[in-house]
Amino acid sequence: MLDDLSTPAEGLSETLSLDGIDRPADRAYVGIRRAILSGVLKGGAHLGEEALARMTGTSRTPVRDALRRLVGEGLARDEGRSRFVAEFPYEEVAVIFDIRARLEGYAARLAAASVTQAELDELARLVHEIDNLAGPDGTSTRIQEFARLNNAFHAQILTATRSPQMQNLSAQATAIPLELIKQFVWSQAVNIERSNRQHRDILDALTARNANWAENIMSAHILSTKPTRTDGTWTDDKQG
Amino acid sequence: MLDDLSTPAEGLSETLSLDGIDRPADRAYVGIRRAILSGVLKGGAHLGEEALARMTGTSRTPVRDALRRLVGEGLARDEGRSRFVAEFPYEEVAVIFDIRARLEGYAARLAAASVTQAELDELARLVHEIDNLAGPDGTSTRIQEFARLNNAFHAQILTATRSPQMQNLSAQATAIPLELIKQFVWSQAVNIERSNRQHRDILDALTARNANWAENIMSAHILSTKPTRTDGTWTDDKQG
DNA sequence: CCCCCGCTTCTTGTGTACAAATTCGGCAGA
DNA sequence: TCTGCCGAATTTGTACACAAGAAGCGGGGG
Repeated sequence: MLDDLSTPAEGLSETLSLDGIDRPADRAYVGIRRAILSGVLKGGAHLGEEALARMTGTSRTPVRDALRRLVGEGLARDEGRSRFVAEFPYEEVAVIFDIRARLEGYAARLAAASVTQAELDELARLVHEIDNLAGPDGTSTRIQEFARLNNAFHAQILTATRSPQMQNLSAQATAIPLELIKQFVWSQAVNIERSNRQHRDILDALTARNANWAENIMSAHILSTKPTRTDGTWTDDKQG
Repeated sequence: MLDDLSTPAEGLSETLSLDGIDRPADRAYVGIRRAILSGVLKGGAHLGEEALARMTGTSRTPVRDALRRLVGEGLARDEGRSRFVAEFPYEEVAVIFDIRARLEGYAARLAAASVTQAELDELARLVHEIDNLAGPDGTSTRIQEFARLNNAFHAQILTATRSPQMQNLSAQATAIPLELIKQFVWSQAVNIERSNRQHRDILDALTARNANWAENIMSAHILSTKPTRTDGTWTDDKQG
């Protein structure tokens, strides 16, 4: 149950820092989303409206709105009359990465046709910034900084497609509880240097406006970060 | 504005037949969705909550829920504080078909690995039923019947993937105001017989559990129904 | 001892009242 | 005439009260 989380708002603010957010709608959406993405709300947990309202310091109305959006994003699921945190067994994560490879590959193809010079400059800047990432390998701050810049790089390419549908679908395919992914991908499989070498290739393909190259290198880039099944941790989550 | 639509509920029921639907939540969601898909609410139209509540014979609460879902599905868009019917210029429709080709192609690949005999039987039944479609070519009832069976065929394959994420994303990529598509695709470009020949090929590929074949034939199938830009009607809709 | 029925309780659905914000129009002054 | 400000009206956001439905529990009967 959620009773552990039905503590007063102060208790949550420490963990998820909802302090600066004024509007109840944002508090609810950001709060619940962060709770799911960070693993505070585990896969399969029941999303009771009353409890979430207490948790985010709002009333049920903004919570309801937030829950609809989260269901639409795939982070929550309808089941009967109430909602539960979506679960991501390994098979689903594998599927998501395969889909992302195709989807973002196609996005790169579109971007090759319509990317502007300013956007290319911004991509170059991001690549450069990742190059200069400070701190020793494996540090959590270094990994988080990489995650931020990596997201910005991919988001910039999505923007360059000029297609709301593409942006919509990709955003959805990318929204996964990142705590899960991080452990498996960003700490063992993914090599930041290799990843950024690929970013540079993608940038070159876009600069050359070579659509086929862009699609294929992006697809390969995503697949190179696809996690591999390792131990039982995934199946634990699978069963909830 | 929407004032033309803010007529009493009876006026709408005739057009969209919301009669059998009891629960306000369903009335609101189905009603608004149908209004968009059928073209009653045109691209770019303002989705005022009060007006929609009158239109569907409910209150603002279920309307709000419905609007959130529709935004998630890509049929409506947030813009500032209110919502508007999404617009689908030709470029977006083209992108959507290219995405569907990749997405459903991959779905067919997954299905080849996990489809059951019962599902194969059901697919065969649907193919057979399309073969026996009564009525002369070009009739709107014949086209609507084909649309229903065609949807069922594709939905069955989605089900066979056993992947909620795949089903979620595909559902979203498929939700387009079909009035637009129908005129262009199902009355001029798409040949029902050819389409069903392709369905039979897909079924054969799945039966053989040949994943590569399944992916490629499905992808080709979708692309064969991709509309081509013909006249100015698209751009009219594009500009709203 | 087990099963079934009804009740209680908890959760979500629905409607509505009120608050806040944005936009549009009008008016006055430069 | 144009501009800027102020106010009114419209629209969405928020909260709450009430209703309905479902699930779990206890008691009674077989």
